[in-house]
Amino acid sequence: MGATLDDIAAKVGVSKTTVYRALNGKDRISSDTRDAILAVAKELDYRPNILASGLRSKRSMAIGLIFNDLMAGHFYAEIFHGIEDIATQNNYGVILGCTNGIVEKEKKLINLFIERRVDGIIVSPTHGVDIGCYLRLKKEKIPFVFIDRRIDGIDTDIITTDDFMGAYQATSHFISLGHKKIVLLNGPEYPCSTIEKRIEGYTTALKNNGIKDNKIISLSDKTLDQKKYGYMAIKNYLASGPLDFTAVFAINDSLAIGAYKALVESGARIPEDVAIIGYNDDEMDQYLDVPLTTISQPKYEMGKKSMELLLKRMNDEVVKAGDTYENMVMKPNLIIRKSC
Amino acid sequence: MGATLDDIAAKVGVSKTTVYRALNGKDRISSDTRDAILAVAKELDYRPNILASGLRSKRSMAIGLIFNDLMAGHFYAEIFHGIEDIATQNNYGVILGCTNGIVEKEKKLINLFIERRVDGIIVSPTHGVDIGCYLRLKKEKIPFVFIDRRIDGIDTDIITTDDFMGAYQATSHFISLGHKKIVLLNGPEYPCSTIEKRIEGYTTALKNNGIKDNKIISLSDKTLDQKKYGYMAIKNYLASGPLDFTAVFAINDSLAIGAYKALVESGARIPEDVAIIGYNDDEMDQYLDVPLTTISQPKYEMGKKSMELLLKRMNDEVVKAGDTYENMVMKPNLIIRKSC
DNA sequence: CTGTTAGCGCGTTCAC
DNA sequence: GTGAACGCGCTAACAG
Repeated sequence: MGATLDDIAAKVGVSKTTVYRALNGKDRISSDTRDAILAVAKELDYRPNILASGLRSKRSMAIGLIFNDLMAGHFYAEIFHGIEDIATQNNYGVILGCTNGIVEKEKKLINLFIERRVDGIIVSPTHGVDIGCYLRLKKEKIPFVFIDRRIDGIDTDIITTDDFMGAYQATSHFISLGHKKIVLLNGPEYPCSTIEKRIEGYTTALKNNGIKDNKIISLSDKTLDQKKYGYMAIKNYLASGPLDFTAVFAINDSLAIGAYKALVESGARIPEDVAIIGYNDDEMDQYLDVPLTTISQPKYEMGKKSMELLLKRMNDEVVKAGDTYENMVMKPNLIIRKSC
Repeated sequence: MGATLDDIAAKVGVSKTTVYRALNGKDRISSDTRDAILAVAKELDYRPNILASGLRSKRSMAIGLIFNDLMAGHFYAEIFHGIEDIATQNNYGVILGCTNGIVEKEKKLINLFIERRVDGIIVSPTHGVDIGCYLRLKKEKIPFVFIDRRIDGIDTDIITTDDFMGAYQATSHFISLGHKKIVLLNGPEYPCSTIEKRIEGYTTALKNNGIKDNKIISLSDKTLDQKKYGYMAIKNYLASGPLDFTAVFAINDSLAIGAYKALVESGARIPEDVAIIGYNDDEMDQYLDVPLTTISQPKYEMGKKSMELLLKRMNDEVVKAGDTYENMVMKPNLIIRKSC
C-alpha cells in the first residue's frame, strides 16, 4: 500500500494536517516546511487515496457511463472519447458498462454506480427500463444526463440530436430525386426514442409531399447484429415478393450496409435501381464501393458536451425547484455520397 | 446521501454491528432481528458504500482498463465486452481510459488508477512508455495484465495472440496461390510488439519459401486514422512508381480497407491484379464488395480470460518469488474470403 | 503558521 | 446473540 499523510508527517516531524495543507496548496504554511514535506512526499511516492478523500468529502471523482453496446459502428465509441477526454482532464474516472439493451443489466449497473457513490451518470437509456432506477438517482441527488436516447417520465438534462429533422432531410432528399417508393429499414433495437423520431420524420416528409406509400421493413428476430439484421430483413422481404421500392432509408449505417449487400446479391444496382441513405456517418461509409449517403451528428461533441454539463451539475449547479434542465438538441447533417 | 448502517441500527433499535451481520449473511444472529433489519434496510433503500468498505477492507472493487482507442474496427470494443461482462458479474467496476498512443496519457491514467486504489489493471501498453509506471504498480502490489500488446522489461501476466503465426499463415497463403511480390502494409502505430511479430512472421514466411523480395509500405504521417493511412500509403506508393506487387498483407483490416480503395481507384482489380489479406476479422469485412480475407483472433475470449486471470490475482493468488506469470498465447485463424 | 480533534461509513476484534 | 470501540486515510472546524 502507498504512503499516507501520517507516514509523511512522522518522517518530517509535523502533524498530518500540515502535510495535508502543504500537499493541497493551502496557504498559512511556511515555505520551509512545505518544501520539506514535498520532498518527503516525493521520496515516498505519495499518492492521495481517493477512496478515503471521497468518503470524507462526499465526492468519489468518478462518473458512471451506460451505453447499449460498442459494436454497431463507432457511434458510441466516438461519444465515449468525447466524454473520457474531458473526464480525464478533470481527474474523473469513467466507469463504463454496456447493457446490450437488457433492462435488468441497466438496473444492475445503476445500482453498482450508487454503491460506488459516483458523482454523476451519463446514460443512453433502454426503452422499458424500470424508471424507479432513475427516480432513485433523483432521490439520492446524483445528477444524470441522458445522451442520444431518452425515456418518458424522467425530467433531467438531455443531449440528443434532432432525429426527426435528420430523417426528414433524408426522406426529402429521396423525394427531390424523384423517388416515390421509399421504405424505411428498422433495426432490432426498436422501440427506442431515437428511432421513433426518425420514423416520424420519415412519415411526415412523405405526407408533406403527398406521398401515400410508406412501409417499414423489419424482422422479428432481435438477436442479430445490425448488419446481419439489415441483410436478413431485405433478403426476407425480397423472398416473399417483388422489388417494389426504389429507395431505402436505413435508420443506421450498419443496417444500410447489410441492406446494400442483400440488394446487390438480388441483382439490383445501387443507386440506379435502389438508392440508399443510412444514419450516423460511420467512418466506414466512405470506403464502401458505393460510398454511403448518410446523416451525420457531432458525436465527439455530444460526448464532450454531456461531460461538461455533468461537471456543472456535480459542482453544485443543481437544478432547483422552478429551474429547468438543459435539453440540448444538436443538428444533424445530410452527407451526400454515391448511394443516392 | 443514502442510508447507512447507523441509520438502520437506530431505526431497528440494535447496534451497527448487528445490522452489519444481518446484511452480510453472518451467523450468530436470531432470525427475528435479521428479518427486522432486512425489512428496514429495504424500506430505507440501503446500499452499502463501497468507498467506505474499500477503505476498510483495502478492496475498491474496481479495475482500471487502458486501450489505445476504440475507433479502429471493433477489436478493442469486443475485448471490452469480454472484460466488462465478467467484471460486472463479479461486481467490479471497469474504469476505462484511452491513450491514443500518447505515452504521457498512459502514465496519467496509471497514476489516476493508483490514486483510485483499483484492485487491478488490464492494459494494452504503448511502446516507449515509461516503464517506471509499471514498476510502481509492482511495488504497490497492484496486479496487472498486458493484453494484446506487451512491453519489454516488465514481467507480468500476458495475454496475446500468436501474431507471428497469423502473419506467417497469411503470407504462406499468398505464396501457395503463386504470389511472389508480396508487400506488407504497416500502420501509424508502429513500433509496437504486436506489429513487430507480424512483420517477423511475414519476412520469415518469405524467407522459408525462398522469396527474397520483401517490402514494407508505410507513411511518415502518424496522425491519420487507420483507413486513411492505408489509403494514402498505397496512393503515395503508386504515385511514385509502378504497381510492382501482386499481394498486400495489411497488418489490420482498417488499413486493408483503405488500401483496397486506393487500389481500386488506381484501376486494379481485386483479387485478380492484387490480392489482399487483412488482420482482426472485423465484422465489417464480410460486407465489402470483395469480402476481405483476414486473420481472426478470439477477441471476446481474450477479454474474458484477462479479467478471469486478473480476478485470480486480485484474490490473492499472487505470484510469489519463484512462481511464474501466465503467458497465454491464443491461436489466430486464417479466414479465407474473396480478396485473396 | 501549526496542531488537536473529530468524524465520513464500514469491518473487525473483543468482551459480555 | 449482541454491542462497544477502534481504525482505514483524508478533510475540516477550531484552537492557539
